[in-house]
Amino acid sequence: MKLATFNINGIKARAEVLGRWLDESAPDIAVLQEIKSVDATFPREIIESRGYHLETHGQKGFNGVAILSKMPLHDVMRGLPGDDGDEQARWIEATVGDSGLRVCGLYLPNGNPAPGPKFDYKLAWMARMEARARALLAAETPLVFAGDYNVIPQPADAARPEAWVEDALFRPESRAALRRIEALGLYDALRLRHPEPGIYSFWDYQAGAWARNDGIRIDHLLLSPQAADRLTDAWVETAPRAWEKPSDHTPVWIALDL
DNA sequence: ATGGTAGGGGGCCTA
Repeated sequence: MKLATFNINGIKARAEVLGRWLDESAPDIAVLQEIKSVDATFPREIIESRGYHLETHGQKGFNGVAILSKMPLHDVMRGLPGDDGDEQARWIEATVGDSGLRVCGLYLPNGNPAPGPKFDYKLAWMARMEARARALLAAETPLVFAGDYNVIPQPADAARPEAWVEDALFRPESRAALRRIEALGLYDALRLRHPEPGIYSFWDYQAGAWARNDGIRIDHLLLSPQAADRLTDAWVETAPRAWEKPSDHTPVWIALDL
């Protein structure tokens, strides 16, 4: 079973890319971020016409996440617990078919500029995610936390780490918060399979970042022990970043023996 | 140091 995370940067602008990607790469499950659409106007036919079940959690203009799956999705939860006043659509969970696999799709706040209120929101959001992960892990079941984390874990995850030292994606507070989440007992799937540096999932549209391979790795799949035991492969699919009218992110994948 | 690009939505804001 293949599962991918893909920040598509706008579902409407990316209809062609998304359709091509579903046809060619055929994920069994995918989580999408930055759909930038309310649920009522989400172009569901792109996904449903290809035989997928679909659950969305959108908002107007910004953010927004979705889960699609060839198997039915149930027990869907929208929104990250811990702050009833938070109106940003950045979290969705569902259980897949009768596999028992719980998939959490997340779009972690960017947090720039740092310091500032947006950075405070990022760190508070990460504390809420830690609490949610702790609660889910207590059941000792297969869990996947997949999405755009907006955190560069290590210097090896950036082509030019020195350019990011003041950035919310690489500041010590952000990296420490990610380490706290992992320290609950989660595994970075890509790093279980690929310890080597130079693997990226995002290249800025600006300044020819893709052409110069000036990338960062910020799209991650964290696995519970019960999911990590089933991991057979993990990889980044770079090809869609070179397609016409691409997202600035590219898909990151895992294969699970489920 | 700045501005470089992109999406959504019809104003700048977010990234």
